[in-house]
Amino acid sequence: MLKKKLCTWLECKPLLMFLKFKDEVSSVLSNALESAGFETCDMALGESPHADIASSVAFRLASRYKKSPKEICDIIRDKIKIVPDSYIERVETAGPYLNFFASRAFLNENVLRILLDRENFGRLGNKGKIILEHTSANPDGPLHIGHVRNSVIGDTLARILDRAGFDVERQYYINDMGRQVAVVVWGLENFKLDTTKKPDHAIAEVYIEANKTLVDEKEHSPEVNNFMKKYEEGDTDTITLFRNAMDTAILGIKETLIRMNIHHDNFILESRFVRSGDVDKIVERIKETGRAAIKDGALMVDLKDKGIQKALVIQRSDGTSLYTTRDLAYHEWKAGQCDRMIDILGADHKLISSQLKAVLSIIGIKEPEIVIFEFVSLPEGSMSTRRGVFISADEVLDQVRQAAYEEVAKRRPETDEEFKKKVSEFVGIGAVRYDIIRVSPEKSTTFDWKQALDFEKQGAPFIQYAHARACSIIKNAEEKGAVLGEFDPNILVEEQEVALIKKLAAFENVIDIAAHDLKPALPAIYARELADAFNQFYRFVPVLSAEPEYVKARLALVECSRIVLANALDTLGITAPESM
RNA sequence: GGGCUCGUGGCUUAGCCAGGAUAUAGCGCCGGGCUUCUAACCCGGAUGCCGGGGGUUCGAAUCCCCUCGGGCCCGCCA
Repeated sequence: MLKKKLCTWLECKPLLMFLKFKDEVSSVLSNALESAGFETCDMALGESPHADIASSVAFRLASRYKKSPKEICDIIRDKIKIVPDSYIERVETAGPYLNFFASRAFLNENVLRILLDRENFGRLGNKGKIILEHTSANPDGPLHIGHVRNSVIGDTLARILDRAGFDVERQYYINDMGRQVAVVVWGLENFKLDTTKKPDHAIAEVYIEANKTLVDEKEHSPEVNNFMKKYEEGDTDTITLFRNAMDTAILGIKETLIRMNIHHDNFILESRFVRSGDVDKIVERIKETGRAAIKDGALMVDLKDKGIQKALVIQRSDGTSLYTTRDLAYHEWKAGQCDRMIDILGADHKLISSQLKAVLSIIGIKEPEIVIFEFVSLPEGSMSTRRGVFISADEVLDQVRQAAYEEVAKRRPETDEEFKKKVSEFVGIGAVRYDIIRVSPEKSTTFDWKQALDFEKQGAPFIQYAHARACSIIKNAEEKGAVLGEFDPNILVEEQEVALIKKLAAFENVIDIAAHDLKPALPAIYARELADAFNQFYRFVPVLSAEPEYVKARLALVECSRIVLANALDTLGITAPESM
């Protein structure tokens, strides 16, 4: 059996090879510095187009030891000792730079490791429970494209952290005590819900209509306030009305999320923290610190010593709680059941989230890590559910699917309707997710239909296509009777093969950095580069028409590519198709 | 007015936190490649005072200061 053989082969081999390669370079270099009599400082390791790992450490020592960087570099190189079986093949100097290259052993073991670990390749050994909160859109209408940015960033980060080894719980926090839900409830009492529409869209209609009416007819405002008051007091009939409204909206929201391969493990109502008394308790705790003071009737916390000029109001003058107070209680609750908390929030929450963190630190509660993303606006300005000015996620998904359908129909006219529909759905979802995640969260963006529906760019379909190609080769191989079996990885020496293996090997490092820095765009960029490397291999290195021993080895490399492409796509929440 | 953030070829964008080798990639543009494992592909080319100005440094897209432009926020909304 191939698998058994691989197991024996890889016994005692490190699980994380790229990380080991990096460590090896680091220690080899560190030893060389020491024996050369240089003080070991920052190794200055980095990526480079000239090497697999490069070091510019010579610059840092130059002035201190009164030698040119180049001289220092040569001295270091002469002191470098590479042991047999090392993942380092050799080290070269290029002027003041030290360039390290990966060894054949590194390449071979990666190929074998991928074949052995399969979907678990790139899974890291981190431990600990993380509660990641994302989306948390108010239940007053469908998700719009701004919410989707939150959802996609949150879900991708959750997938990255999961692959990095953490136990990740995804939570959706429902703000059920704010005015918007009360407006929806009031609207449902006064207007008819269109039950033929998707429930979240129907709720939005009622919400928009209610808001319009409440502006025009101010006399209804107390009715909304009354709903809020009775809900906060725990009136059972009112609770039923609120639950009904929220369930309807959330039902539709969940449907959209599921369509995008996004799920939550837990939906948490903010009202539970008021009813449980946790909100009152946390207010008392803050009062005990002596930092809270009544000003204009409201209870405020001074945060100047935390670098925040704006004091935070934690209780209204009428004694009721605010969103922030309830959020404090929510975080206290979360902190008690995990090692880390991560919140994905829009840029409008920058100040409030730093205030939240400051208050939590004052009362000795673990602080959340906050990932802020900038706004998605429309060419005509910012979106607003209340005013009905937004582009819904469903609308975008439908349009993109339609555009994808036209592409499939054009490219694969011989396929049946079911195939075209299936492909256009996963291509559409993938395109939307990829387009969002490839851009760093801190960039503000303007939604553009033309750009959203453009399939010519090198995005998700490009990566999915590379995966489908790999599957196709494997399928054709099976039909020809060529199966995966024993092979000699040493013969994979073509330029494109070596480049592809190195790219495959980098996956675990990408996950490691993305998880550490909370950068969801990294796997997206990596997946595109991997697809690129695979396509070049595909173009220049024949697999099935090669000599028999090459067929075996290259087929194994195709399988490796398929596995890692699938893992990368899975990390992005994008379908890895066998055919498209 | 104050705070945060972004500004990189026509457009979108990586690199910035931890300063170093010709500044990343895509779209678009120009040119080439389907009798060959799916051409949603591959190869080549043109296009950049890294918003502007100063400073630190042997070296700045990256660090510091100033300035201009976009976005977001600024005590009882969420």
